[in-house]
Formats: sequence, structure tokens, C-alpha cells
Amino acid sequence: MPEVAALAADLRLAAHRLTRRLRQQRPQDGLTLTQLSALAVIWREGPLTAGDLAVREQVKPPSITRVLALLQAEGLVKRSVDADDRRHVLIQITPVGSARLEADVQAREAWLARQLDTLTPQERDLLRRSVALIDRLAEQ
Amino acid sequence: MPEVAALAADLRLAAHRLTRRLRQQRPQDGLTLTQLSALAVIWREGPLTAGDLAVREQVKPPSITRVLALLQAEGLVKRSVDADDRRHVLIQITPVGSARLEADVQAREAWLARQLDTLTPQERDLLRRSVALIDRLAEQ
DNA sequence: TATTGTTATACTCTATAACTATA
DNA sequence: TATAGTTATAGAGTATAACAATA
Repeated sequence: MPEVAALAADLRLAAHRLTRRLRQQRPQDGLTLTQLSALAVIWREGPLTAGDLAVREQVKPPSITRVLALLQAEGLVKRSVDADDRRHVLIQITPVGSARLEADVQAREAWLARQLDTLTPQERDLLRRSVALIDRLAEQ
Repeated sequence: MPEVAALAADLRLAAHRLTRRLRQQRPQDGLTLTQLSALAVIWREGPLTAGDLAVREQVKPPSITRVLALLQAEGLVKRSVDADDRRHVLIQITPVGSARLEADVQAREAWLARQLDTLTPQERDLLRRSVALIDRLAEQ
């Protein structure tokens, strides 16, 4: 299936380049891409355990511990031990975290939104549908 | 344009997650994503200068120097001073580099190709067209 | 014993600033 | 002086291995 392999190669390169481009768009003193991504999951799906967050973010537990330590130090999330199973650490976003998430997402996304604005509505719809597909692929 | 902002956020998260997932698929002793990406450009568009490669890869010159030093150390590319302008360094892929590129791409892509194989031909076509769009966005 | 999370450590990726060589 | 590339250095992101606490 050479046709599928070619698509795989192109998709990999495109994702890599877009991520690189987005990483450059970090506003002064803003949250990093990784922090923003984790905080968005905590906001949308929290409270959740550190382990669940690691699975959701497709990284290993030590990587999540690191991100959480930073987010907590800035008061953006709260970590608390689960009373039912004291091995679990439950994470939830704070009001400060929600406000920060909203502000940083806007700043961070400004560049990409401007780019998307140059596309036709049909092209944006195409992208919207492919985002759903990519999420499905990355989940496996 | 809240609709465009939402798409921007979703696209950012999807690209980030897919890149992370692909990074995990690195075969033992295989080239990294960054090395592979650079080598593919050199193969497709070489010989080219180090500066052109940096622009093409959307990174700063020092980042490219680092990647090139590694690729050269493994005998995958050749660096030579341009006789016309001795400030320029021309990069080209070696036969060993071409062979290595092909082998590593196959190993690296195996996981993604398997995932893509579970999609319908229509869905793959959708992805193919969106890859072209993403490339256009990231180029700006 | 198995599971959850953390700490210690190391490697990859990228950038900014300072430098060298060439134009 | 300006440009191309490199070196030095630092910060972000991630992993594996070893550990502590809890089940």
C-alpha cells in the first residue's frame, strides 16, 4: 500500500512543521505549548487523576508530573489526594487557571486564526473534519 | 470569528498530539523525527545551502547546524563549501543517506500507515487534501 | 505483590547571543 | 559593513530507571 505510506509520510511532515511553527508563536511569558495542552484537558475533563491525564496527553507519567509541578507553582491547578484511593492524585483547574487559559489561548491562537481566515469556508470545513480523524488516529 | 478560533485550538491540539505520538514510534537506533525531516528535504531538494534548509524547515540556523553535524557524523550527508561564495555551505545526501532514509521512513511510518489503513478511502482522501492545506498554513 | 505517582538523570530539540570567515 | 554559518549556552520537552506510598 504505497499510497497509504506516502500519505503517512506527508502527514507526519505536515504535523511536525505545524507544531514547530506554533511553538514559535509563544507570547512573552506565556504558557508553553505543553502546559497549554495539559491545562486545556484539565479544564475540559477535570477533575481527573495524573495517570489519566498522562494517557490523555499521550506522555509518560514523569512528563506529566513535571508539567503539573509548574502549573501548580503558578496557582493554575490544584492537586489533592483522592480519599477513596490515596495513591491517586486528583487534578483540577483553579479560577486563576481558567482565566489564564482563556487569555493564553487567544494570544497563542492569534497567528493560526489569521492563517485560517485566509482559507475558504469549504477549506476550513475540510480541516475541521480532518482534525476529528487525526484525533482518532493519535488516540490508538 | 469564534468559529475560526475554535478550529485553530483544535488543530493545534491535534497536531501536537499526533507529533508526540509519532515521536514515540522511533525505532531502536533510528533517526529522530527532526533528522528524518531534514534528510528528506535534502534528498528531495538538495544540494542546497544550510540557510535554505533552515528556512525550508522553519528553524533558526543554529538548529540546522546541529542536525547537520549529526547527519554528517553518520555519513548520511556531505557538506562542501560553495566555490562561488565561500560563505555558503552546500549540503547533499550520500548514497548511505538515501538508503538510510528509505529504511527509516518505512520503519517510522509503519505505525501511522497501519492506522491510516483502518480509514475509508474517502477519509484518506480528506486527510490528503488537508495535508496540502496545513503545509500552506505552516509556510507563511 | 501490583499500582500510582515522584525523583533522579539523560537525551532531543530549539532558541538567543557572540563569534569567525567571507563578501 | 553585511551575510552565512558555527560555537556556547540555556530552556523546553520527553523518556527510562529507581524509589516511596498505598492498595
